[in-house]
Amino acid sequence: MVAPPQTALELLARCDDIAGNSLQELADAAGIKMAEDLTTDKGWVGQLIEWHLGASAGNKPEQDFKHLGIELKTIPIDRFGKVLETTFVCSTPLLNTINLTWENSNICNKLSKVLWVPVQGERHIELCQRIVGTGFLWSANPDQTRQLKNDWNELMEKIALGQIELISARDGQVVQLRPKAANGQCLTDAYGKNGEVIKVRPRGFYLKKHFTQAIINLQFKL
DNA sequence: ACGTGATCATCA
DNA sequence: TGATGATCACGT
Repeated sequence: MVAPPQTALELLARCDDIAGNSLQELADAAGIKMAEDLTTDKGWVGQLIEWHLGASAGNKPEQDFKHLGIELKTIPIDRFGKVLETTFVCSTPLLNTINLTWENSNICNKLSKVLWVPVQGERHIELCQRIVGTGFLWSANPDQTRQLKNDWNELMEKIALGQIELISARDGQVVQLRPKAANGQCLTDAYGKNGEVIKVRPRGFYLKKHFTQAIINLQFKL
């Protein structure tokens, strides 16, 4: 059990402490059993890092370190620093979205300040051997904010107009909408094309790879 | 079912 | 080979 960090500096110091360690070493230190692979435990790495940094576990739709205004994201990269996966941000609200703005949205709040923790993610490397990189704090610059906001506005307008079924992961320049559920049987309410309520797959907001890749490149001067 | 943590795996 | 759509585990 690691107590929540009191300051951002303390949080970054903990990042430096775990940087360079393998997932095996971090699992041992935490007394957490190594996952064999991620196929049936996809969030295992993220939860291991949460433990070491003192993030409050839970399913609350807020930042991991709310008192610091910081959201934690692990991001899988290969040995060249190439981003290997898109980044899930949060679930997508589908009803009562009319008074929602980018500024008061959950996704904006979560992305206001992110602690990115790179982790080796190449599938040919055994999970226990993968090394944790150096975490760093990031906030969107004005250009990135504009891109995020533009995509969000377009996606949310379609949702409000009952056009959710017309949205694909190809939409959006830097933010995309994709299914986010345990399986295809999960359904939730959304607006249909005539304003009626219909059942659809739950969706989540994801950051496209090229967006997070630019963040990684700038940080590590790639 | 929903929200947290995400990656898997099929197919273009 | 990479992206889209699908899926896994857990707590509530």
